[in-house]
Amino acid sequence: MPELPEVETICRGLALSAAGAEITGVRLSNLRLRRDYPDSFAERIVGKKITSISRRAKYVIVHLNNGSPILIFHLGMSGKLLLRSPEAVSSKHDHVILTLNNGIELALNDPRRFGMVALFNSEQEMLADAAFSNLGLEPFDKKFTAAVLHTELKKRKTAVKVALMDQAMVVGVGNIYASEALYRCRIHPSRPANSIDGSESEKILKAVRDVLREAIESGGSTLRDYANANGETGYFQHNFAVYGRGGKPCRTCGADIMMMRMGGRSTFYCISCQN
DNA sequence: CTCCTGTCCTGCCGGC
DNA sequence: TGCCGGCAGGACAGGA
Repeated sequence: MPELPEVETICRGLALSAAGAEITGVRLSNLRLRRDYPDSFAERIVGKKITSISRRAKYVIVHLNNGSPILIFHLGMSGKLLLRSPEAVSSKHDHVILTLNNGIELALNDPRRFGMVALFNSEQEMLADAAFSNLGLEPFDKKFTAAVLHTELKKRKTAVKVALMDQAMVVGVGNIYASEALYRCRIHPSRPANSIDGSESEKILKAVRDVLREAIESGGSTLRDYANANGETGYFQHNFAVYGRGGKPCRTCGADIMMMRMGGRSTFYCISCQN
């Protein structure tokens, strides 16, 4: 799925082209996503104006005009939010289509249907929902310091890579950027989280922020099917140091990049640089 | 509590 | 050519 850089890129696209528009129609597929569609979905949002777009973790948050519900999208593994002309042929996996009064449609397309759409009556209701109530800090939040990270890591016996992907600790880091960040600080992905010391925590913090920032600057990473709101692919996959490079030489030292499985997810690291 | 595994789904790729 | 197994960017439930 889209990790933080991809979701951020989508949000920026939506902010440019959808903010200010009014929702004039809603269409839903007959296939449910990870959650059921919100009750009275169309009635609650048709006629409302999109005031702004924000992001929390990997959720896209669509703010509607004052007093209206808050609209949330999550893209799961394969979801896309696409802005397009209403004349465009809707595809098989479009599940939510919003018609806007500025001549644009916004479609949530998601073949695997691990994504979701939700509607909350208030900020409080949203934050109380299970999807939001357990989320950790944003990686770029000033409150997310090396000391905080170190404290969190010390609580966990699990592998540091698994800890980085735990959205209760820090949000937005998924399977790709966890491997990439650990490569940058030369830490082996299976190191127990509670063995990471203070100075390593500083390195991890910097590496996580650097890799996410660079990926955002590149418009995210496209492996198979990620696209931004305008249907364009990202470029950061060309800068992967380890992800998807099993058996290839490390760009730093020339040693083999190894692939292992951790918690059912592919994990990549340099056999020499990271130990 | 934490941690680990399996599951939700479709599509695609490689091997036979 | 076709079939089948395995794998894919996430999140959650349920059991140990």
